[in-house]
Amino acid sequence: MAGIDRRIQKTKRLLSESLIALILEKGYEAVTVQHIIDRADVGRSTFYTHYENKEQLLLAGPKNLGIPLFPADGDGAGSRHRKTKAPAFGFLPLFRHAAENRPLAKAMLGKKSGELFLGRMRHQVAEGISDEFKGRFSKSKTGKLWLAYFSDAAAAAVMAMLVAWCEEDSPLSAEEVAARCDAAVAGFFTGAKGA
Amino acid sequence: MAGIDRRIQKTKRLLSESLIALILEKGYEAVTVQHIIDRADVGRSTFYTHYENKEQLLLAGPKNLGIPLFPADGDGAGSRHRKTKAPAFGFLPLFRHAAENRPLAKAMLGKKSGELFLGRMRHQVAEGISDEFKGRFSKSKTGKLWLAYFSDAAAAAVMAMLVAWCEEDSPLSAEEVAARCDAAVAGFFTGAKGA
DNA sequence: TTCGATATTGGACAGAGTGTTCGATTGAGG
DNA sequence: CCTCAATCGAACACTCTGTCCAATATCGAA
Repeated sequence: MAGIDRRIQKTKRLLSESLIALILEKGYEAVTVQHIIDRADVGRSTFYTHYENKEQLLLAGPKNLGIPLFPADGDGAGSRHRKTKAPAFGFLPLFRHAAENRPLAKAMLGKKSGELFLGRMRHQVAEGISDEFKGRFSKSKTGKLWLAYFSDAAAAAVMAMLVAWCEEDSPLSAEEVAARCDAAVAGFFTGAKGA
Repeated sequence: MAGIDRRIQKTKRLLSESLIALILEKGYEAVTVQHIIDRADVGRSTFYTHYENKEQLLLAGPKNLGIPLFPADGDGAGSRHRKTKAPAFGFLPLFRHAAENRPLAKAMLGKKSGELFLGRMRHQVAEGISDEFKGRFSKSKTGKLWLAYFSDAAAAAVMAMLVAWCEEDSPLSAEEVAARCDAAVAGFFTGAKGA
């Protein structure tokens, strides 16, 4: 049952592996469907029975490889669903998770990656941040607007941090970077106080 | 003298205008050289005598239209060359400048824009921020690394703010947003203190 | 105004990629 | 072992790219 046809699994895995390899080589934008199927040695029609384009394949990538987008919701929560409002903030799981999946993370988040995945992820991070800080903003129209602006901006900052850190094997540990990141985001909202 | 051949000026202006119109219509990624020359009613070969591709045209855009990337360096400086280290920070000229050139700003910075221009601009903003805060970081290897991380992240936050604000006609004034932006970036670095 | 320089035209070109179709083949799973 | 779905692979029309060239127009300077 739980078993989808092994042929499908194999095809999808091959395609995703090829894609991340190609991203690392030539950058996401430069990769074509042609390149992907050539490297995966998969028929053109086969590709199109599973995906409409390379964007969809990219987004399906982590799932195909059995790697979740965010760390498991149980072990500390990736920047969301935290009940404590301690100054410590909780990006550590995110950085740890990236560190544990270097190759994938580098392809999806590194300088050779595309905006599509980055944008999606950023949006999710922004949601988490918004949840965390919504208490500091009024429920008025402009209050919500400010919250959206700041969540977006803070998420962009975190993603920039993550991208820079993923890129080369940074001498800084996940713990260090995540801690600074937490503090900086807290400061970001503190500076914005009074909305 | 100062006059470059008027034919060239006209062609370049037509091309840039067509490009920004098309970006607004279908988004930067979806625009092709074909679309641009069709709308500008310019020969294919003419396009390629001036630009290698649409990316180059995009980057040349502001110059072709006689609109500087940043506000004039004299009247307050767009987030760079500030001597004071007051908490007030100076993104106001940037936001004002964007407001004064809405159509162009919307095309280049809005949600339909591409990463190319955004990335360039962000890099310049990051440089300005780096100059402003380099005093707070040690001159060691890791000090410089942290400075780079934080400048990049802060610039990303500012750009996100700018993009969100440019997108729709925000009910918030340039003054308000810029002030919050200044404060938030200051807080961002304060939170990161001790590097 | 005239004239040489040069920008533009328009068409054609090969090359690459896209997305779709279809019959033939393969192999997974009951 | 047999059925059915997945894959192949080859072809298709289409769009876009980047380059070339001879013919035409327009500019700027004398």
